Order: sequence, then C-alpha cells, then structure tokens
Amino acid sequence: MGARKKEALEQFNRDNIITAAKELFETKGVEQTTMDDIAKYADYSKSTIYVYFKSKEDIYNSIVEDYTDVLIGELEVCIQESTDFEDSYYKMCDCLVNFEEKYPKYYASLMGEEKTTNSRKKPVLKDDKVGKELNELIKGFLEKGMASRKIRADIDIQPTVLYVWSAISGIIQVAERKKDELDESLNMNKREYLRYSFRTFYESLVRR
Amino acid sequence: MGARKKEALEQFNRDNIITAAKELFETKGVEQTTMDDIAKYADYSKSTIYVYFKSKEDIYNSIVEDYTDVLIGELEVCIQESTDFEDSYYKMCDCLVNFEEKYPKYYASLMGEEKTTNSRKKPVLKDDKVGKELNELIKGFLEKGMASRKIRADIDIQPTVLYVWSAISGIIQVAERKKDELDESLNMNKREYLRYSFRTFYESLVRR
DNA sequence: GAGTAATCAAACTATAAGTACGATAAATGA
DNA sequence: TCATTTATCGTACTTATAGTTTGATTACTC
Repeated sequence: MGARKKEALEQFNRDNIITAAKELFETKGVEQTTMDDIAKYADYSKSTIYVYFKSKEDIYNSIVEDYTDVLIGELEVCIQESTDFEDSYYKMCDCLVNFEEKYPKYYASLMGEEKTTNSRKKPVLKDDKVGKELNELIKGFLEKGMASRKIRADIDIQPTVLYVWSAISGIIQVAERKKDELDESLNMNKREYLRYSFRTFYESLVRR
Repeated sequence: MGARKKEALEQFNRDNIITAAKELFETKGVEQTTMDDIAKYADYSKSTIYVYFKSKEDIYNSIVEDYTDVLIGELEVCIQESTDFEDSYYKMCDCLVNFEEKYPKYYASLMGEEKTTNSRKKPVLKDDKVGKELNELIKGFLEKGMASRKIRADIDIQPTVLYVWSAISGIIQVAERKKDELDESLNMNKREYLRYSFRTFYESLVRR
C-alpha cells in the first residue's frame, strides 16, 4: 500500500475512534467510559485501539485539541465580525459562555484544569496549543482596542492577554458551578450575572 | 464508656487519620496515596479507617474543610488588619496567592474544581462552607469599600462578591500554571504578573 | 468472668487499564 | 498462485487499588 493511502487509512481509523469516544464521553461521562466501551462502540478490538492511541488519556487529549480548534475558530469570527472593540469583547464573552455550556468538561480542560490522570502511566503531555494560538488571538483583539484608544493608556498588552483570559474563564466556570445559588440567593439567573460581571470587568480595561 | 469520652476518642482517631493522610497527600500526591498507605502510616488497620471514613474521598473532603477554615481565618485577619480598603484588597490577594502556593491541590478544590472521583461509590457531597462563610467575608469587605466611597457607585454588592472571587481565583490559578511561559515570553515573574493583574482588576471596582 | 465494643489481619471482590499472544484475514508482490 | 507481510481480532492475562467480609483478638464495662 502506498504511504499516501496508508496514512489516510490511519487517519480514518483514528477519527473513527475519536468520534466514538466523543459520543460516549458526552453521554456517559469520561470516567464512566471504559476502553472496552470505546472499542465496542467504535467497532474495533481493544488491541487495535491501543495501536492508535497510547492510553485513554491520549484519546481524551486528542478530543480536547479538536475542540480547541473549534473554539479558536469561533473566537476569530467574533473578532472579525465587528470593528467595534466593545462589541467584539461581548461577542467573545458570549462565545466562551456558549462553549462552556456545550462542553463543560472540555472547556475546563482547555482552560488548563488538572488532567484526568486515572492512568497508571505517566501523563501524555500535549504541547499547549491554546497557550499559543489563543494568546495571539487575544493579543490581536487587545491591539485593536489599543489602536482605537478604547483601552486605558497604562495597560501593558502582553500580561493583559493572560489577565483577561484567566479572569474571564474564572468567572465563567464559577458562574456555571454556582448557578443554583445564584438563582436562590441573588435571584439573578446565570446570564444576567455573567452580563453584569463582563460589564464590570470591562471597566478594568477601558478609559472612562 | 461515657458518651463524652467516647466522642472525644472518636474525634481523636479521626484527627489521627486525617493528619496522616494530609502528610501523605502532600508528599506523594493524592492519587498516589492508597488507602493501605494511609492505614499503615496512621497506624490503624484498613478496616478501622473505613469505620471512621466512608471513602478516600471522604478523607480528602475533610482535609479540604480543615484548610478552608484556615484560609477563612487568614482572610479575616487581612480585612481586620487594615482600615484602608485598597490595602485590605492587596492583603487578601497576597493571602490567596500564598495559600495557593502552599496547597495548590486544596486551593483548587475549595475553589470548586471538579472532585477527584476515583471512587466507585457515589461522591460524598459536602455542604459548601466556602460558599457561605467566604461569601459573608467578601461581602463585608466590599461594604467597607462602599462605605468609604472607594467603590464605584454603580457596583451592586451581591453579584460582585462572586465576581471578585471568581476572577481573582482564576487569575491566581492560571498564573501558577503558566508561570514558566510567563517567565520566558514576558520575562516577568509570577509575583510581578500577579501584582499587575490585581492592580488592573482593582480598577474594575473603584472610582477613578 | 461474661458480654460487648473496638480493632485487627488477611483474604476476597470488583473494576478497569493496559499487555501478550496466537489466530485470522486481507493486501502485496514474486 | 502462493508465500509473506501487515492489520485486526479475540481472549485471556497482569496489575493496581478501592472497598468489603470475616473471624479472631483485645480491652473495656458491669
């Protein structure tokens, strides 16, 4: 078989396995899904699964990478869709919120939460795509705000990239976890609360 | 045996086990510590461990609760130590940073990160002490800032409690995880970066 | 000293990740 | 065509660890 076809076939198999695992992870949860489950559902023998992936964690990480690409794509749209800095800001926030709601587990992972190391093996370290591409993305976004003189003059773009990222992801994750308490004690739904938080946070970035 | 003494003895045993587990968790890591390890180190038989705790997770949660109390105590001091709002703010931030550096795992837990559910049993749900006591603490802190007219007039205290909490804990956690990249690409150490972030974040709260 | 409660040691169960290995089937290539 | 290689399969095995069971032992109480 030509190296060309062979590689395509390998990719096809990997994709199959990932697709199956994705579905199982989303319906049953990652921990509750066993390698036998994946093998059965993907219609491969367990041994073959281990030909394509080193471990369950390896499969999981591949999925996270996939979703990372999706998220980055969506965020890019938010930024390009509008020329107004403030508008882009809220669009990006909404985009992250939607993503978190759809894939809370993956969101947490690509935000850098501790890996699921159920494995007996050493963890598979993935090169931090998020840290690179996303960095550039947010940096571009902030530069736009700088150029349009929306952003405070004393803001230093480089550290602010991480600052914005970490604060917003913290806000989103906690909002999700505490949404019930939010409802009960503040009678404010999650969306309202997030709107308020994003608006307040925006004030730390812009001139007044 | 009197109920009085009996209860004290039970508490004594629980404490012993917790102390041993704490040490092991901190040196070997939580996942790497087995129940047999704990039993051996605490000098009880495994069966007895299970008399006092339902599961490994139960032990872990008890420890988290302990540390929660410690953290709350420390934060209280920060607030009472100074009458100045800004000063209190930075003291609290430092306090959280120190705590995170000492006990990253516990910090993540009491910040609400997903539980370590290695167990086959249903997770032990702990009543969210953090969510109550800490809430009150931060609320008091914000009220101080409100009273001294430091805080922006359009700030609504209730949701701001959660806002401040979640943003700051996000910032701290990401700073820890990305501290190497911080050093390399921004040549800024973690402390400097955090200082910058806390200062910037402060601007979202106060009048200018 | 009989009865009760706490503790123990050790074997056992269950579950799941990852491995080993021989069998089978399918593509390749002389 | 037939031999060789390659992918896949299935099954059984290994290992690790949480949690359970049991029956013995110790110690405390009345």
